[in-house]
Amino acid sequence: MRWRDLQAGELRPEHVGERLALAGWAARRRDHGGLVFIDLRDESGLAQLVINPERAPAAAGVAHDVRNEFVIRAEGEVAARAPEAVNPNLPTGQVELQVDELEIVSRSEPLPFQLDEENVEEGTRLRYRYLDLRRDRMQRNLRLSATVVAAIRRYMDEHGFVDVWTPNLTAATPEGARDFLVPVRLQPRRFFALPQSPQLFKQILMVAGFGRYYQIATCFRDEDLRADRQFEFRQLDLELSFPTREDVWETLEGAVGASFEALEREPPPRPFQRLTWHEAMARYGSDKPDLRFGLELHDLTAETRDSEFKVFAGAPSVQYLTVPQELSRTELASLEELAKTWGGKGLAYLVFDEDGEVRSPIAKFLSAELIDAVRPEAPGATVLFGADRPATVARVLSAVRNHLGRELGLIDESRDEFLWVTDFPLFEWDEDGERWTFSHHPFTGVRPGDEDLIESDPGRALSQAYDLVWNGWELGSGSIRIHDPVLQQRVFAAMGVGNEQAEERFGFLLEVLRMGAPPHGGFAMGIERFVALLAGEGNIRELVAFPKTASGSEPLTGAPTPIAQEILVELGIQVLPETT
RNA sequence: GGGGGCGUAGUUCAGUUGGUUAGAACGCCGGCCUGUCACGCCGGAGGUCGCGGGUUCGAGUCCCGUCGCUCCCGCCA
Repeated sequence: MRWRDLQAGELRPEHVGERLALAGWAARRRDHGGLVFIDLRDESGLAQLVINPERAPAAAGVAHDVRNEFVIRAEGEVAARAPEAVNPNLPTGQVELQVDELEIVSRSEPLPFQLDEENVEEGTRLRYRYLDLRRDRMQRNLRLSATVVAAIRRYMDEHGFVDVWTPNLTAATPEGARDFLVPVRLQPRRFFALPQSPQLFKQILMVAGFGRYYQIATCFRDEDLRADRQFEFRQLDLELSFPTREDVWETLEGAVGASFEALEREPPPRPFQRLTWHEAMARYGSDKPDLRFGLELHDLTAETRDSEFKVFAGAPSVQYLTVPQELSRTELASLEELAKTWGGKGLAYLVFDEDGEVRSPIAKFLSAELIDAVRPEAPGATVLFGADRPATVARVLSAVRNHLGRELGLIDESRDEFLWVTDFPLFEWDEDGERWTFSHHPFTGVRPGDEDLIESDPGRALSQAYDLVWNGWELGSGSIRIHDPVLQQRVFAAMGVGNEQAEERFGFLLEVLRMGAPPHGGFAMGIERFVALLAGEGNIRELVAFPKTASGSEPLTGAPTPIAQEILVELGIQVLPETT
């Protein structure tokens, strides 16, 4: 016996007169006492079964027992519906199956939530994820995800990239994110780490002569979860030998374009826009600006240096942005709260009303020249100021900008803005450790000409790192790497890692670089973030079949769980008691 | 580690300044119904108001604590 001859969603007028079997879930039963209608759902869609007691008395008996989400199998004859019975909302709505035999294959308890209820709490959805996954939204999302990954693979394969598997059990790295650790019985008291990325392996593959590598690599980071962050996630990880930055960018733009085409969407125009990190920070206060709206920042540091307003005069950086409407006192207060959560001390403002009059608690401290300098072209506007250290001003005003972009409806949702942010600083100052640390990772190439700054002025040295940003979401980052072991050691040294320490931690990498390392560079793009944006979802959990909750557990299986004592003993592990 | 939001029936929600027996819709159970497609009609069951403590004559409502979910900051080379 065949379970089914056709998928339910494929039923069409051309099948009229055929005898065939369908199998799937009973999405809904409409029992008229005599006639019973059942919407049968499978992965392809819905088809209507009609069970007529005069035609099939036994089947009618079964039909009365069918409940929602029972798995059923029906055999019968495909019939055209009468014109008045056609359902135009259903692809299969012109036909139906006149059932002769009906079988309950598998029963279902009443579901803990209704599959057609839109706003089910996420905790409930995750606890019963297998039911949640039956719903249109998740079916769509996971299928979209598969389509995109297939398109990316096809694109990479066609462009000569070799898919190489790299280990998931690897060495712990003290830098960067916290590692997930894995004990191993054959090496008691020692731990593998799950990779945060295949970074070192792909660089080694370049030295090994695989000039074009890629992998859809799973990466693991033991850091707090967010709407766009899970413990484990996938990256399109790629690396090229002898590349220019443009070669890397072209590859990514091609893979992104292929993804759009696979979804039958207009691909974004190429090449993508480019902004240097300095430009992005100056104009948007962010290294991942959403370019779908303006509200650009302007620098006022020079003009306020001698201001009587101490907050401005004493600040290393003063910037402002102009909102094209008068904001209310309430709105300004909530913006000030927002500024504080991002580390600002406050948010100074000038409201220019329709008559060009200025309303502001700080206006009396500002010179007429200064007010005129920021006076908007059109009246009825608000000027918001940040005055602090440059990084703080940028962070605060960027958050304010993004907030206002959303709240005031300035974002043109029909646009897609892809952007390369380039020329990141090589180092950033680590306040806690009071030392220079890498801003991307320690293998990032130095911008040609900036090598001597590594020692003389590390903060000014630029790198060959670049990020890909889509509508304000960071999709991923990459760089041209260091292939010269001497330069690599100089970079380590600038971060306070001496030669001996470098040998200890990254000795194998330095050794690899000493044995004929080609220039190389690459990229890693977050798959879940990319497909979430493609699916119009604001949370990557909607694109992950079995995600972890924000507190780091998995409600369906209950993981993570405690481990039995004898297993721990075998691994040489002792678990500390809970501290209270 | 810190800040915000949420937690009432299986689900989604309502519940007034603290007041009598905590409601609705959907779902579920029973009955009726031969052209429905969110079928319809009639009836019914279903609640530790997350948990603990406090204030009060009286707490779903106010206060404190705690747990869970969530958003954000920190963190995420």
